[in-house]
This record gives sequence, C-alpha cells and structure tokens, in this order.
Amino acid sequence: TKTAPSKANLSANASLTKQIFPWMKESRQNSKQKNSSPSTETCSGEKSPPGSSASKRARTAYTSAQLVELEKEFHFNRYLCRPRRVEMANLLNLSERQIKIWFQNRRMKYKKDQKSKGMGSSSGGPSP
Amino acid sequence: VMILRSRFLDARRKRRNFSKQATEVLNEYFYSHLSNPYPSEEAKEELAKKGGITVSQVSNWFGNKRIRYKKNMGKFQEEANIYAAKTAVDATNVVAQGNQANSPSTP
DNA sequence: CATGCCGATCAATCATAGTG
DNA sequence: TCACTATGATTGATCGGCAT
Repeated sequence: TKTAPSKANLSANASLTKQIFPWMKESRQNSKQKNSSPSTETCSGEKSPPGSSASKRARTAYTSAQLVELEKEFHFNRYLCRPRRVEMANLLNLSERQIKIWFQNRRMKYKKDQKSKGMGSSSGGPSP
Repeated sequence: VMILRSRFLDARRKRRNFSKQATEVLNEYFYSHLSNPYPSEEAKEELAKKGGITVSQVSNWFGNKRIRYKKNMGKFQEEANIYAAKTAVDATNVVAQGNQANSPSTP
C-alpha cells in the first residue's frame, strides 16, 4: 500500500531474509539489446527495442476492433506473409512488429487450447 | 476506454483458489528453490500431479509468485521462514557443486 | 549477417474470491 | 454491505536459441 518505492534494500538480514538472488533483481532489459541503425529496415518505423531510451514497453491495450480483425485474419491464416502483414499494420494502425508478435502469441495460445481440448474425457471438468 | 470493456465475457471470470494441498506443494518447491525458482517441465508436471492442478496453472503460479515476491519481498518474509524450515534442498550453488569436487576454476 | 518462429518469462492488468 | 487485499488468468512484449 502507500506507493512506497521501496526498491528493497536488503538492509542486512535482520532475521533470515535469505538473500537477493539475481532473479529477484530488476530483471529484463538488462543484458543486451539489438538496435536498428542501418537504413533499410524490414519493419516499418518501429525498430527500437526499449530498454535504454524512448518508447518504453507499455502494454498497449488493443481495441476490440483491432482484435476482431486480427482474430479474423488468424482464422484465415495462422501465419502471415510479409505483404499481408504490412496491410494489417496500416489497417489497424499498429506496427509490423506488433502484428508479428500478436500472431506469434496467438499461435502459442492456439497450441495451448488445442492441448487442453485434446484431453478431458466426455464430461469434461469445468461443467457446473 | 469504454470501447475496450468488451472483456466482460472473458474466461478469467470464474476463478477458484487452489486447494490447501496445491498451495502447500507449490510453496514448498518455491521456497526450497528460492535461489532459482524455475521448475523444469518435468518438475512442473510432478507439481501439477501432486497438487491436483494443471501444468499451465503451475506455470501461472510460479510466474505470479516470482514477480510478486520480488515486488515486495518483505511481505513474504514470514511465509518464507515457514517453508524454508520444511525443506532444505536450496542449492544456492547447484552449479558450484559440480566443480567443488573437481577443478575450482571454470575451464 | 538479418529475419522469423518457438518456448519461457516478464510485467501490467483484469475480474473475482477473501477478509475485516 | 463495502473498501481493500490476495490471487489466478490473460496477454502485449522481451530474451535467448535455433532455423532459414
């Protein structure tokens, strides 16, 4: 509570506060990051994996309209070709990178769903 | 904003908290591997079996646990001590274990 | 050497269950 | 009955590895 920043200063281990293992540290965006610099980039403008400077990785909430289009396209093709990706990007006002990532995540979700549906005997579990 | 509330029919609606048994098994593993709380796929399957939940649920649990633990370690102190006492595995140096009996430096 | 995909995670957020 | 917290699930986006 109280948006106390408290970046966790181990403050020694008064009682038995184990330790601060690496995974507990500020993770992500730490090791390295590729950045675009050359000219001819495949993707549209969006080419600066965050980390250091601008465009922080904000969880842009896609509108239902965008999701409907993406979902529709996914049912048509689980994989997108370059040209199509460009179209979608302009149509939905999203970067090619975002479209690519959305499809990637969607495929993973699809695979997960297929798995859960594969099992479950006749009268599956969650049936009230 | 209001345009996005189309999530009113999401799947994450009806949620049930895990059984005491499941929570027990998960916490036991988490705190006994606090140095590296990343169970392998096999370990997840075993935890899922012991807790009577799915592997995905085990993954979700560890994902949430890790983030929430590091976000506010102080809040879990008590819990940590309780489970830390139960098990001992905690191999802060599972990797070091190998070289200890051999060459100290990494070739 | 660049680009796309996969698998695992992260991190923010949603929606509900619990608690006082 | 209500505010606030605890917690399971969803998902946009990143990281490392591998294939093309």
